[in-house]
Amino acid sequence: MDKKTFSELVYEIVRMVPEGRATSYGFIARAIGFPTASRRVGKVMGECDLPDLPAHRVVNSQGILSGRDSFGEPDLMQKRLESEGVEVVNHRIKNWKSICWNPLNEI
DNA sequence: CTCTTGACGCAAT
DNA sequence: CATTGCGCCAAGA
Repeated sequence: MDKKTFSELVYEIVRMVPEGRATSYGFIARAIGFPTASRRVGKVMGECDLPDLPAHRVVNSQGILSGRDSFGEPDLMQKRLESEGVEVVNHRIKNWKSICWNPLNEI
């Protein structure tokens, strides 16, 4: 009965990301028990339409806004991040090393 | 079944 | 940081 779909597990982690922070597909994949499924995470995000899902806090391992193109508006993702206090330059999070949030460290 | 593609990751250069 | 090559897994043609 506790059979959650891959997508649900992904959403669960994404919703845990605090403001002013961001996490990567790889971190999420490991957090839900699929250490090598980073690619699937990305595919799920591309399909997600949930308005309450802070997808803008999900980037790749380098802190690059790889999904900015799927937000409908070109720089909506960057706008949202900057709105939370995250500095973004050229589709990349500045100081990513300090901004990245590791769910495995919090759970 | 094979081939391609995808909001990816990582090591080497 | 940019590029290249390889790995990984699922869905569609």
